[in-house]
Amino acid sequence: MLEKNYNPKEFEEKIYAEWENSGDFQPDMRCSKDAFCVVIPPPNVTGVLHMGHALDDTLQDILIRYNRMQGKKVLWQPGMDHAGIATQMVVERNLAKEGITRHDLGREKFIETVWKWKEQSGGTICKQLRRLGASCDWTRSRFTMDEGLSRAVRKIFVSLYKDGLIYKAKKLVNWDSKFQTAVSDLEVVQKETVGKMYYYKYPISGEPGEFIHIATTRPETMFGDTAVAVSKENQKLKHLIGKKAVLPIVNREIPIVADDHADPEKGTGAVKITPAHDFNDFEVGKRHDLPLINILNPDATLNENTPFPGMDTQTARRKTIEKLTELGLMEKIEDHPMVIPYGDRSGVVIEPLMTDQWFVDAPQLAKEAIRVVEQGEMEFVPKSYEKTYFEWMRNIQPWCISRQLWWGHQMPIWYAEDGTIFCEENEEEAQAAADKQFGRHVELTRETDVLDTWFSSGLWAFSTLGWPDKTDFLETFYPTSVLVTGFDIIFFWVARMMMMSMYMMKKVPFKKAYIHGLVRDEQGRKMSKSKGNTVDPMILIEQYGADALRFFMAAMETQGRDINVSEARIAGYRNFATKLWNAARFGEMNNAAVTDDFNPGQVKQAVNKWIIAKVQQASREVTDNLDSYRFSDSANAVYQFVWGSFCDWYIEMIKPVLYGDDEAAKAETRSTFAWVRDRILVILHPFMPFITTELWNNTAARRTKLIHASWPHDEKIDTTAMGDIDWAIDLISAVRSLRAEMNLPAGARLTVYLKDANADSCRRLADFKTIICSLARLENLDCLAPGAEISKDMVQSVFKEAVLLLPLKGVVDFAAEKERLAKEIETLNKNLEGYARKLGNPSFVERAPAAVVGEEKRRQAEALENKAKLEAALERIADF
RNA sequence: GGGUGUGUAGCUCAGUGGUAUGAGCACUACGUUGACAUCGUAGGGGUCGCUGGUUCGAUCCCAGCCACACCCACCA
Repeated sequence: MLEKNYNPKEFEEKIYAEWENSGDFQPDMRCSKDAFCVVIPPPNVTGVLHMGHALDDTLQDILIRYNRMQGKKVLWQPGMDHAGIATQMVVERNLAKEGITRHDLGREKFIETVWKWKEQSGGTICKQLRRLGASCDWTRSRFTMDEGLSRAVRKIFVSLYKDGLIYKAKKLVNWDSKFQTAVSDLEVVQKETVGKMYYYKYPISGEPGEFIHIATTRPETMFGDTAVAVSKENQKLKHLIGKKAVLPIVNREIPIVADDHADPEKGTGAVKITPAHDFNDFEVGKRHDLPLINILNPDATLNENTPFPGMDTQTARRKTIEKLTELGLMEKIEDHPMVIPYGDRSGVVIEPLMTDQWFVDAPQLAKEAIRVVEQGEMEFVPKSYEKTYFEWMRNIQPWCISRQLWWGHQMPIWYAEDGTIFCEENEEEAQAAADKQFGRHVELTRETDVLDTWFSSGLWAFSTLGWPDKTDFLETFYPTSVLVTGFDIIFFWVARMMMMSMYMMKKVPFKKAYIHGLVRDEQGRKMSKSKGNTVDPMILIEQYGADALRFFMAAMETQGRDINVSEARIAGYRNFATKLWNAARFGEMNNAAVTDDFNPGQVKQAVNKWIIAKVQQASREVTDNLDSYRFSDSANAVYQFVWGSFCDWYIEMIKPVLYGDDEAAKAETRSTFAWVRDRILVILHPFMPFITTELWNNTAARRTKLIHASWPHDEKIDTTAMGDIDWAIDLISAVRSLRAEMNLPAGARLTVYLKDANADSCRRLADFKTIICSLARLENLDCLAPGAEISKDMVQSVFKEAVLLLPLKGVVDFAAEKERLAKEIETLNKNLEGYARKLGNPSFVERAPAAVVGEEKRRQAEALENKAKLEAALERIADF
C-alpha cells in the first residue's frame, strides 16, 4: 500500500543505495547497441555541491538515464580534480590553525598531509551527488592525481616536449605573490577600481631646467625604468628623442626612445618604460633592446635594486611620492578609474614578473581544435558558443603551465649539473638518457615546479577511460558523446580538452558540448559567498526532495539562458510529485493492474483510446525534445500531460466508469490506467528517478527495474481517437464557464440542451452523456431537434456549430445575462473588424497563401454566425 | 575599444511571419463531489523595449536607438 502522503525522505536514499549496490550504473559491455558516454566535469576534491553542480549534473543524469533506457551501453564517468591551488590552500589553512606552515613540514611531508586530508575530508561532493540521484559508475571513479592519470600526464608531457610544443622560457608572467607562483591569464580577474594617476617629471641629462613629464599609476616601478618612450609623431615632444633622462632618487640615466606605444593623446605623451614589470613595456623593451631590471621579490616586496628593499608596494609608493615631492619633481595626483588584476584564488594583486616558466605552444595546438569545430566534428549546443570559442582560440597566447606549488603533478623534467634538460616519463629513463649523452654517470635534479591543474583535466576525456593503455572502455566510449558544462569554463576546460585530445588522440574528446548558463539568485544576481546569497542545494533536497530540485533544473533549462532560483517553483514541482503520487494511489484504490492480455492498440472505450493516444504523444514530445537538448520543453511535456490530461481529465472521466456496473468497461479501464501510469513512470524517470522508482516498485510486481525499462519509440498515435473526448472536454468546460458566469450555486442540478447540433455532436453527446453529466454536474443533457420550441428563460451560449441552452426558471439574473451577451458580441465585433480589414485588402487576398485566406474567411463566417446567435439570444430576453 | 546575449502578463520565464487558446507563481470568486487543500473549478491581467524598413501581413526578419547583463582586450 502506498502511504497517504508523498514523503521523499523515506525512500530516496534507500533507492539510491539499491541502484548502486546492484551495479545498475555500470554499462553492460556485452550489449550490442550503441555506446553513450558522458564524462563528468570533475568537481574539485575540496568542493561541496552548489547550485551550479546541481544543474550541470541533473542535466547529465537526465541524458544518461534516458539513453540507458534506450538500451544503450551507457557510462557516466565520475571523478574528481586535485585542484592544485584550492587544495593546497585548504590544507595550508588547516596547518595554520596548528601554527605551522608547509615549509615547517617540507615538501614530502606536506604532500603526505594533503593525501591524508583527501582521504578524510575530500570528496564530500560525491556523497552529495548521490543524494541528487546522479547515476555515475562510481566503481570507475578517477582522481587526477591517481597513478593512472599521472602516467597519462607524464606521457603526454614528454610527447609535447619532444615535439617542441612545451618549452621553457624566461618571460613576463602573472605572478601571484600570495602563493608565490605563476598563474595563467585565465586565473587573473580584472577588477574596476578608482586608483590614482601620478604626474611627475624626470630631468633631462645635461640640460638643467629641462624635464620630461611622466604619468603613471604605479610610481614605485620607476626603479625598474630603463627608458622613456615618445612617439615620433608627437610634435611637442619629439625633440627629446635621443636625449637621456635622469631617473630621480637613484640618479640613473635612461634613454628617451621613439616608440608608437606612446600615444600623444594619452597622459603626458611620454611613457616610462619598465620592461620587467609591464606587458606592454616588455614589448617596447624588446624593440629597443632595453635592459630588464627586476625590482620585486617573490612576495611582491621591493628588492635591492630599489632604495626601499623589503618594503611592500603600497608603502614604497608613498615613499617614492614623498621623495619626488622633496625633489620638487611631483606635479599632481588625480583620481583615475582603472582595472587592476587580481588572482582569482588568492585575491591579491597580480604583478607581472620576469621568471623562468614552462609554456605550452597553445597557438599551435589550437589549429586542430579550431578545425574540428569548423568542420562540425564537434558541435556546440547552442551553436552560438562556437563564436566565443573561435574568438578565443584564434587569439590564444602561449599557456603558462608551471606552478611553483607543491600539490600537483611534478613536471617530468630533470636537469644535469650543467643545466641540460632531460624530459622522460620517469627518473630511470631520464638518468639513462643523461648517462648516455654524457658518457658517464651524471647527477640529476628534478624540476620542482608542478603543472597547472587544468593540464591534467585537459586529458580527462581519455585518461579516465584508461589511456595510455588500450582498454575496452577507451575503445568503446571514446570519443565520448556529449560534454555538459557551464559557459564559464569553456576556456579553462573545453578548449584545453579539445587541444590535448586532438594532439594525442587525433579525435575529438566529445561529439557535442552542451553549454548551459549560470544559476543565479531570485533577483538574478550572481551567487557568491561574499554576497551571502548562495542557496544550498542540499537544503532544498532535504526540504522538497531531490526529484523536485531536479525537475526544477530541467524545466528551467532553456538554451543559452541563466536560471534564477525560485523556491516557490521548486515547491511547485514538489507539488507535482505529490500529484503524481496521489494519482498512483487512486489507481491502487481502484485495483488498477495491467492484465496479461492487455493491448493498448485494442481498447474499446473512447476515454481509454484518448488517454493512450495522449500519453503516446507526450512520449514523443519528451523524446524529440531530449534528442535536441531542449530540456525545458521535454520536462514541460511530461508535466502538462500528467497534470493537465491524466489527472485533471482522465481520472475524473473514468470515475463514473469505475463506480458504474459495466464490468467489461471497468476491466479495460483498470488496465488502461495502469498501463498509462507505467508509461508515465518511464518517461518521467530521467527527470524524477526516485519517485518514479518508488511507485514502480510499489504498484505491481515487476520483471524489470524501472532504471532499465525500455523507452518507447516509433509509436503510431491514433489521433482520430482524440477528437471525441476533446469535444466532450470542450462541452464540459463550456457548461462550467456558463455556470460560473451566471453565478449558479454549485449544488443546483441542471439540465442543458444543445440546439442546432450536427449529427456528430448529437452522437457524441449521447455516447458521453454519463461522463459529461458527471463532470459538468448536470442532471440531464439532450439534443433538441432543429426548430424545436424553446422557452424564453433559457440562457444561451454558442458552442461550436450549436447553441447551448440552459433553462433556469427564475434562477438567472437577466441583467447579468444581458451584460454577458453584450460583452461577447463586442468581442466578436472586434474580431470581425479585423477579418474585414484583411479580406478587404486586395493584396492580401491575392498574395497570401490560399489556405491562409480560406482560414480567414472561415473565421469570418463563423464569427458572423455566432454573432447572429448571440443577438437572437439577447433579443429573446429583452423583455425580462 | 571589440564581442555576445537579453528586453513578451504583477513576478520568473516559454513561444511564434497569419486573431498571443502562452506556462508556473501571485491575484479574484466559488468549492469538505469517495487520489490529492502540497487540491479542484471559473476568472481578471499583455499597444510582445522604442523608431524606421522589408512584407499582403511583423511580437517574430533587417537596420538604428534605448535599457540591462555578460565575455574579451586595454587605459602609461
